[in-house]
Amino acid sequence: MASEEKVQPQAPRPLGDLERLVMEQLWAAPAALTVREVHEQLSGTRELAYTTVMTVLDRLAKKKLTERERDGKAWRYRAAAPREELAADLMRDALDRAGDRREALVRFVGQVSDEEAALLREALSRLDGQEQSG
Amino acid sequence: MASEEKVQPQAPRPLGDLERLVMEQLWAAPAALTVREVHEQLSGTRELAYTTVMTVLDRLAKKKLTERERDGKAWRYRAAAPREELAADLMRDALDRAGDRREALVRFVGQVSDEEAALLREALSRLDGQEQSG
DNA sequence: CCCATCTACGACGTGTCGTAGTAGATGGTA
DNA sequence: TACCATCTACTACGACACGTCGTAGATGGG
Repeated sequence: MASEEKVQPQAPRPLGDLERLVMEQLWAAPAALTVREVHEQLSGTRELAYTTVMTVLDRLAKKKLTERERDGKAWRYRAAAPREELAADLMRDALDRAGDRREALVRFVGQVSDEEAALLREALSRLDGQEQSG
Repeated sequence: MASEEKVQPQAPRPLGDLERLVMEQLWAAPAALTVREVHEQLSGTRELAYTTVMTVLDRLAKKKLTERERDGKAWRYRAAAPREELAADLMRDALDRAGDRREALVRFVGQVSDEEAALLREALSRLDGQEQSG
C-alpha cells in the first residue's frame, strides 16, 4: 500500500497576471512578435516599461511557454503551445490530483454549462472514430 | 466588443506541497482531525515541527479550504470540500481560461486515458437523465 | 494551583512575479 | 569610420506565497 499515486513533479504554475496578458498577445497574433510589438499592444491598455515586457517574455521562454527566433538584432517570440493545449494540460493536471477520478469527472460535468456538455460529447464521439493511441 | 472574457478574480492557487499533504490527511480521515493527529500522521513519513502543521492548517482555514470546530481546547479541522470537488473546480477554472472551449475540450479528451474517457461518457449520460439545474 | 497541551502571532529563507534601470552589443547611416 | 537608435543581458527590489519553526500566553484536568 505504498505508491498508489504518482507525485506530480511540477504542477504547471498558473500564469501570473502580466504573463497571461503577454501570452494572450502571442496567442492572438498570426505570427511571432518582437518585444516591441508586444509592448505596443499592451500599451493600448496599460503603461509598462519596455524592459518589463522583455523580462516577462524572457521568463516565459525560460519556462518553455514561448519560443524565440532571431530577426535581425531582435528576437521574435511565439507561444510554444496553443492556448487550448495549456488549458487541456491544466485540466489533466487537476484530474490527476483528484482522488476518485470518476467522482471528479461527475462533479466536473455537473458544473459545466449545457453547451460545454454538448461540446464534450462531441469531442468524445470524435474519439470513437479513430480509436487507438495510449 | 469589450468584455468578452470575464477576468477570473482569483485563480484558485494550486496547493503547496505540504498543504497538499495535509489536505490529503483530512480527505482520507473519516472525521475531523486535530493538529496533533495530522502531525502524527505526517510524522510517519517526514519530520515536521508540531507548529509547522498548525500553521499550515491555519492558513488552509484562512483560505477556506478547511473548516474547524472546537473540541476541548483544541481545534478539529476537516476539509471544506471533497478532494474531487477541488479537482473539478480546477478543471473548470482551466477551461474558463481557454480561448476556444471546443478546441480545449477536444484536446482534453484527446489526452485522457480510455478509462477516463469511459468515465466521462458515463458522467455525461448521467446528466441526460435529470437535465436542468443552473 | 501546576503542568502538559494547545493556540496565536511573528519571523525568516526561498521562490515567483510585477516592475524597471543600467550597461553593453548591434547594425544602419551620415 | 564614427555615431546613434535599438535591442538584449543582467541585476535589482518589493510584495506575496509557502515551508518551516520559535516564543509567549491561554486553557483545562488533576
